[in-house]
Amino acid sequence: MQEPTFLILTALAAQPLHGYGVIRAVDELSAGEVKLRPGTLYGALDRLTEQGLVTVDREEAVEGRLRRYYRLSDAGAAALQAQVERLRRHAAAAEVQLGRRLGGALSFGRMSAPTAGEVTG
Amino acid sequence: MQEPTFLILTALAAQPLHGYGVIRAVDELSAGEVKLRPGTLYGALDRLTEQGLVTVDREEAVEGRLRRYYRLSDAGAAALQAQVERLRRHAAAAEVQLGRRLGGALSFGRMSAPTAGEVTG
DNA sequence: GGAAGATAGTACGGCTGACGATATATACCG
DNA sequence: CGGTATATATCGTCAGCCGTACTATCTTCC
Repeated sequence: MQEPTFLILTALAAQPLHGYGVIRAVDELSAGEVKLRPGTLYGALDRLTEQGLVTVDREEAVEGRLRRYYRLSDAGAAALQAQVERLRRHAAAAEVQLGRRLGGALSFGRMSAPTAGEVTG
Repeated sequence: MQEPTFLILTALAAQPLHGYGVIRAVDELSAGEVKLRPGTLYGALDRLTEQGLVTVDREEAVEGRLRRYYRLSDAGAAALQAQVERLRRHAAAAEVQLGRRLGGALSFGRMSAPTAGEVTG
């Protein structure tokens, strides 16, 4: 699962939203880092609906215009929760590896100033 | 940055590895969840080398066969660290949203002024 | 000695998913 | 009347990943 898809599911987790609402929610959730383009959003919503992770909650006619609300399904919530744990594991693993970087360079001298005096073997 | 790319950088963080070594390291780091295929690996290594996140450490001729070792550059380590933080933020945001699911599902349809992140401030 | 399998790297074709651009429609402001 | 914001939808393109096939060497087993 890629970042935009993950953030769309995240946005829908709290409450059903229509397309443009998802764009704004993702913008806020990512602190402005991720701005969804329509092509990304509706492509993802279609895909996620097909996969059963998202369902159409209701359709409102607002000022003569259709407004379609999407909702996270139970399967979608489970998938999102699983992905959260996956992300956590990967982040933890990467940090451990980065911490070993000093130790690996010690054989022929340090590459940068050691911040803490420990090197675990 | 996608999962395979992230895990390749993670594998190289601790020490330089040759291609096949990366495949095994990623397998271990992901607890067997991610098995890199050659197409994914060498494509990513070429790309990451072009981007300066990875450099060729050395080339050994082992038993008449070339073995090329790749190393994570300082820029690569910085990129990986940034990605770790990004992952953590996203995981935390998703969990908060999932926690709002119960409350949000209880029959309210206010969708006027407040945007998604604003419900509890 | 020969087959099978692990190790190690390269090449190529196909597919999914993300993205940018664009079209459409309405409301509001000047 | 035109510009901007809201809102949905479609199209074409591209990056990245995957499967597979191919080459080559070494080890293990028969």
